[in-house]
Amino acid sequence: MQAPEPSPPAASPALFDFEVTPPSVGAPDTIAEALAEFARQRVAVTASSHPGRLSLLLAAESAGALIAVELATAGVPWDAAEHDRILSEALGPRPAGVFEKPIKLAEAGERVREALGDTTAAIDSPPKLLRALRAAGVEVSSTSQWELAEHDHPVIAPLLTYKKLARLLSANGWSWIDEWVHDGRYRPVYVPGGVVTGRWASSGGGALQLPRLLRPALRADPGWKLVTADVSQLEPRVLAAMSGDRAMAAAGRGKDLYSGIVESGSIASRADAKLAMLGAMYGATSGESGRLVPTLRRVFPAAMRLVDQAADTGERGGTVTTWLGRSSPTAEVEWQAMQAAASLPDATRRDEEAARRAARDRGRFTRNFIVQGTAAEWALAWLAEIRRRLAAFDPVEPAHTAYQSGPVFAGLPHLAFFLHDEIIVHTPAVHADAVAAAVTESAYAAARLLFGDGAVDFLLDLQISDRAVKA
DNA sequence: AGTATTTGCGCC
DNA sequence: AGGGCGCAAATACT
Repeated sequence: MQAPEPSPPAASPALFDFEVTPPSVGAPDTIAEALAEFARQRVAVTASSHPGRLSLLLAAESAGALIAVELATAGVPWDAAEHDRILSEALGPRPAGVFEKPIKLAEAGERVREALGDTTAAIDSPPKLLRALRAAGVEVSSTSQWELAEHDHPVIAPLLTYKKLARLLSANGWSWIDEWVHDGRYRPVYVPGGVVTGRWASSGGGALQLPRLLRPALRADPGWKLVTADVSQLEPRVLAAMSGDRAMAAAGRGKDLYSGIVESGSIASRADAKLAMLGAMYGATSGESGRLVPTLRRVFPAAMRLVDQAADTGERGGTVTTWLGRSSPTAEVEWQAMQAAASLPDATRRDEEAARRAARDRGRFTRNFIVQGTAAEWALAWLAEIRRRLAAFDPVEPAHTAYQSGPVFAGLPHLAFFLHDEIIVHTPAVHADAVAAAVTESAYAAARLLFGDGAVDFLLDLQISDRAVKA
């Protein structure tokens, strides 16, 4: 792989232009199909305005696909007994019958009905619950927790408790353990590149939505350790690197980027800095977040220009590309028709407003696309480099490690978990320090591979432990 | 009866 | 009126 060539910003509309045949659907099933796909990719790379970067994207995606298979092979070391303890503490012991509610959930339900003064109120059905709430004088328009939290009524506290417990039970309760955890391993189904931006998706097991509450169930085998690392403020750092924003790079140099923004004197608190940064990348226009964005526009003009241009391109129906050349989808014909209709002389105010709203929605999408997508590319490069470095470790005798699942990674450190900007390596304890160093060095390597100059620091929050911690 | 959509909430 | 998802349950539709 070669280093990326210097180039205009990634949001430039002419970038990565090339003509190719329509993409095939799904993975190739035969050698002939695989070869045809490979040939198609070669054509795309050759015709691309940035062949080096697009080659890098293909290599990164290939590594990601391989790692997803290896993650499925290894599984996540999972302590089902600890999971059961967490559930029992929150919900009460596992009920004997499938349709029986755990005691603490049932009790919360009773408190809700008491507060409503309605002994038969249905809580699990949003429309029925909404009617019961309004009958009791709680003027809400939905039953969502954030709207409920704004009201002051005896039913609110027990209802929020009920919702939290019901969610835990249905999403990650005992039936989840039965379905997804076997022989000490949790095996979710990853879909590399399954998200339009290039992020991984999942289709079973919910690996990308594991509640923090259950993190302690992720536990190393006896004689093994977990090396947990997440990138501090990955997306803002990616934005700083893409845009070449020196002030933003300086704010994150060797330290927490949000604290760095505070130290630069433009924003009062870390919480505000985070809110402003997220608002800038998501396209917030109102609320506390929206109010802070103009300050960022003044302090980090290059970074903000990049996301603002991406939004503008999207609003006008164009496509944007990530750093390595993944393009956003073209505007749907319905969207284009709506915009065209709104500019006709007989367009109504409603037409114009609907079109304007759709345009702004699309602008927020393309604004976020370049950052989220490039962050996914950085994470792939990080993963691939970690995998490459782990392959150099010597196996530890299985007799000394009590490794619990299968021969493939017996005695060897291996990736066990991946979540957008976070990885967990499961390793024989004797290798833990060296693995931690490899993970750290891999982050530097990923930054150099994508952005070359090392102008922006990518810092890790890294821990060696027996079990993952809640947050 | 089976499928599609909506609601709500978990994660980044 | 801040981006991207998956999943369970209830409801709506065919």
